[in-house]
Amino acid sequence: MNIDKYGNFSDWYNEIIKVAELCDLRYNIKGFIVIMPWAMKSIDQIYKFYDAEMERTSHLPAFFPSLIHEKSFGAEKEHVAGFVPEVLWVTEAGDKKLEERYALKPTGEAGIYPMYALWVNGLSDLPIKIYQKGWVWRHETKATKPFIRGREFLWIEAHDVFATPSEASAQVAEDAGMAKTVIWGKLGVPFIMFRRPQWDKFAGADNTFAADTLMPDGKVLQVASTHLLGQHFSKAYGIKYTDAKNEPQFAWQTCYGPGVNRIYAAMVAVHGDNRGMVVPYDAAPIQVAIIPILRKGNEGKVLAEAGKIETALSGIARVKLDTRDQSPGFKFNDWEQRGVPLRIEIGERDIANGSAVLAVRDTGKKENVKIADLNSAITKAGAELGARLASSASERFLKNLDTAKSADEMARKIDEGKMVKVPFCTDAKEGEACAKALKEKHSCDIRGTVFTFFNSEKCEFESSDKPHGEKCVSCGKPANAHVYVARQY
RNA sequence: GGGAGAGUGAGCCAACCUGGUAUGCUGCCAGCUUUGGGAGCUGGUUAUCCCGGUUCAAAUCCGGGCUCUCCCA
Repeated sequence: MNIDKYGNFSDWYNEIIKVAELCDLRYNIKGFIVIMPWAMKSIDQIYKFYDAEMERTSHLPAFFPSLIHEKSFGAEKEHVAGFVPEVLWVTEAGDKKLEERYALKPTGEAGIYPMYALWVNGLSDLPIKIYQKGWVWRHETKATKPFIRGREFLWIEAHDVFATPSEASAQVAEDAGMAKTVIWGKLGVPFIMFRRPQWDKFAGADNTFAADTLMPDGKVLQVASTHLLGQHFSKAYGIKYTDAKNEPQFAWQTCYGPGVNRIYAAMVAVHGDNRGMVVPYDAAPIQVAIIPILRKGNEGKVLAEAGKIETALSGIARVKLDTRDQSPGFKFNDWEQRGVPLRIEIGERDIANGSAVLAVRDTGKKENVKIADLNSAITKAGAELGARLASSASERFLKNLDTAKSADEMARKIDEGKMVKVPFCTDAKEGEACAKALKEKHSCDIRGTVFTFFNSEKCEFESSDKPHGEKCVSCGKPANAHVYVARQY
């Protein structure tokens, strides 16, 4: 392929899905995609990274059913109002209508919290930190886009229950930390986690914090979110514990949802180039492709040597010896489109020198490496590639952050594909009118105040970056918040 | 959800306007041949999105549906 990612992201994205075989769109149900092995392998890898983080933060895995009782679904009023328009219902079994209908879960709360109500009795039952890997259904009314917005998508959801609000707040920071380790640390995808404005919260939450990354077309993509649920759900579902004074208390809750499909989409979009995907070394299904250069009569010798290299490397990397009956040029191109980070070429010439050719996907450079040195060269090249991808992604991301003092200046910079920080009257409910006005005029969205950066330890529930004597870019009244504004997916 | 465009073998496309035998390339299979950047030759292989209407006759015209893409929300 040869499409300019920055000039025409949609074409680039559609094409890469085809040439790298990420998903098949021919399933013919809107918003439902078939995820193909090359994508699924990396998605599995993302799950593994998150499993490790969940383990590190004392979360335990569980499985909750896909169907939710209608009664249970309606318990928390704001929650149900927020999700009901997108819920798919199961109403029949075979040719019989069911006595009651069940929701295909659009998110887990309403299925999980009735169980939590049974599980939580006293302080000794807390905290609960449980997560589930799986998928949910949301009958989106917005246009669907592969991996970016589907009516069924893969994710992880962690649902935590605490005795105190401060523990819940600490959990939000811990959730942000997991995002930093996986999305930035392992995949090299930079993001800002915002505290969303009050009118743009998760249905039923006190506050929502969400990680936005920047796609090549300048639109932001939310890849993970975590919510301070306060006591709304514990009251609705009766999640109570008996405190030290023998008084019943409602618990404090959080929920965390990294969107695995979207994280994958961001990884593909952020690192790919005009020739195809570039998969970060840690996430690559195949990290090293070995291409034997065969000539009539030497097949046995070359394949034997290539096999030895495969065996030697298999302890330190995911390796694939490509024995397909295709020309070397075809294989080079094929693996490059799929974004395999490293490639070894080995032919008779190399064997005579006791070396092999090591090619690096992102730089395109080839070098001769002694066969005895391959293991260390691979490890080093893989790490360097990961670091290069991360640092160039970070540089691009930061370069696309800007500030503006007026709506016009803001709109101009958003048109350049930037996220723009502006003074804004307030991110409380009353600010919604200003947000709507900006959206109508410039089709942009308020992302919120900065909670934390991908590369920073600091988390701020109340941003210290306050305007001093600045005016809201929308209404002109004194500004109380600095918010980032961008176009969103 | 609104607007626009599109749907023909596995993929891309021609024929559609002006109704009548569906074109080519790629892929795939077999054989030969070749392999250091998308090889070549020969043979084989599969198609008009769905439902209805008009007509002697529909890929083509009309109506409805479904799906995909783009723009907007």
